[in-house]
Amino acid sequence: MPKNKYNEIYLALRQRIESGEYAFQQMIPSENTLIQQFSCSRNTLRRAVQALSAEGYVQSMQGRGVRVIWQPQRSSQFLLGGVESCSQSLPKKANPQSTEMVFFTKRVAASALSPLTGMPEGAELYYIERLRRLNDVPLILDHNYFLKPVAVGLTRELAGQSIYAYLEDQLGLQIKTTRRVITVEPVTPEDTAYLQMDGCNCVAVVSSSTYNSDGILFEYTQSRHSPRHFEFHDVAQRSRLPV
Amino acid sequence: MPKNKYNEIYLALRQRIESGEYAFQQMIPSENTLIQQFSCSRNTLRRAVQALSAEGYVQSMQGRGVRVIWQPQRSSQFLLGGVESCSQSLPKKANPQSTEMVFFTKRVAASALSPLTGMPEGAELYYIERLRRLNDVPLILDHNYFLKPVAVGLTRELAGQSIYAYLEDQLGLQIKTTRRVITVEPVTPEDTAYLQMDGCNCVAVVSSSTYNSDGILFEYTQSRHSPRHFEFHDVAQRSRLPV
DNA sequence: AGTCTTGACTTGTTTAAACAAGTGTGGTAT
DNA sequence: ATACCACACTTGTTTAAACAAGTCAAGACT
Repeated sequence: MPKNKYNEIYLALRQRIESGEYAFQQMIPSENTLIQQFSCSRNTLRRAVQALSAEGYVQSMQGRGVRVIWQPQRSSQFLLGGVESCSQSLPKKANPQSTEMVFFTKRVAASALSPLTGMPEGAELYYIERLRRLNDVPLILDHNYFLKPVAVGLTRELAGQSIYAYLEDQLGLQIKTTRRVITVEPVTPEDTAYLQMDGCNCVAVVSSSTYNSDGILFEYTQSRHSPRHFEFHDVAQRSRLPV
Repeated sequence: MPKNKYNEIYLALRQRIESGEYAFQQMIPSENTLIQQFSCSRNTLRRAVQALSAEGYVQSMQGRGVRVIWQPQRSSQFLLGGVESCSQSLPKKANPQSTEMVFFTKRVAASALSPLTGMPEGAELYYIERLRRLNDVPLILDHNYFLKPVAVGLTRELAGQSIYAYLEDQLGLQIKTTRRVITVEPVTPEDTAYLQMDGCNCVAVVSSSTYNSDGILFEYTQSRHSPRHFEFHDVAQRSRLPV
């Protein structure tokens, strides 16, 4: 059923790491061994291993092998109820969560809005505000701007569910690249009204611009997070030498 | 001088995008065209393009081509003096900045410290606290833990300069993977004493774990950022299908 | 006019092979 | 014993080729 061989191998190896079969600091089998196991070419295997490496599961060492550097449940100290509001991957469905619609309207990308969202001036937009709860705790206030011609037929009712489910499953829209900027900003009266602030006067803000498979910027979202429950994960590789 | 062909091609293409030769939303030349230009194989070219794609410069579309989705100076609104304290790449040297040593000592990773840093219990560490200024504004309070056996010979004086310059240039240490978690935390009295808080009672915290080329976790750093000057960039690709 | 097919073009996946370069071991010569 | 070297093994880079799959336009057909 799965399409790509390298993706299958990637998932199989990742599973072995997460299950502990390949333990932290241990070496995984050599390329030649794995090539025989998976009956694939060296290139295909290396592609799978590179994906693991890019996500911080392993680290390869020329002449020596590939070492596992992933370990289960780090940073349990900060996790409150397993939030993981935004991981380094694109948004995925989570836990006992609910969404409340706050606002739904149509706008035009004005001159003031255009540089913020990066959308062309005068473009027609859907503007949506939603409050996201986890375990009944109001944690995230989302401000979404969707390009109307791309997100055609989006209604208040549909937006009350998962917007992405509609865009991907119904419209067949493919999401490819998301660019995000994380900042910390002072609370607004609206933040205070909706979010559980725990005495903080700042929110964590994730501003993300998303491109579809046509290379068109079709969404700009500002997610304002309750600070005490915000956590963002990231892995960086030094793959290339600096300029 | 540069080692890798794919890295050279990557840099050349990136330069063309940043200079505007390949403009936003434009298609870059096809693989065949670029293969002739760079006298390389298709694989090598594709590797360079994939690096560009992973960093949000381009987006490829099967059957159609590769489109530029990078545009100059986004989010100038938030940038105050071009901070870019942490980009998605590993730390690079920046602007008119200075570092002040606050604290330098040796510690042992106690039972309380070990789970925080992820270092083995009982390991000998250097503990360093430093204040980083940009344009004389105190913006970042760094708490560094270095594994002593790896960062041998680190002194208070060396740490006053760039620690990474010492580790990489003097010790020949190679940094490969950094895992980061971003959170927002209430200020401590120490934060207030050192950082310009602009009336906020929270700081942005970047907790990073760094592995050297042996796959050893040799550094744990908690950087506490003045909230109004914090900005973190990230690009995510939907390369593989979800499980 | 409108629809369909063909073919040239694009990027995506997989295999194969060769060489380069780093690591470690074991044997040999000193 | 020590130093050195050769060899087997590892990952890293580059080329080549074939096929799959998506796109688009020109031309043929209705």
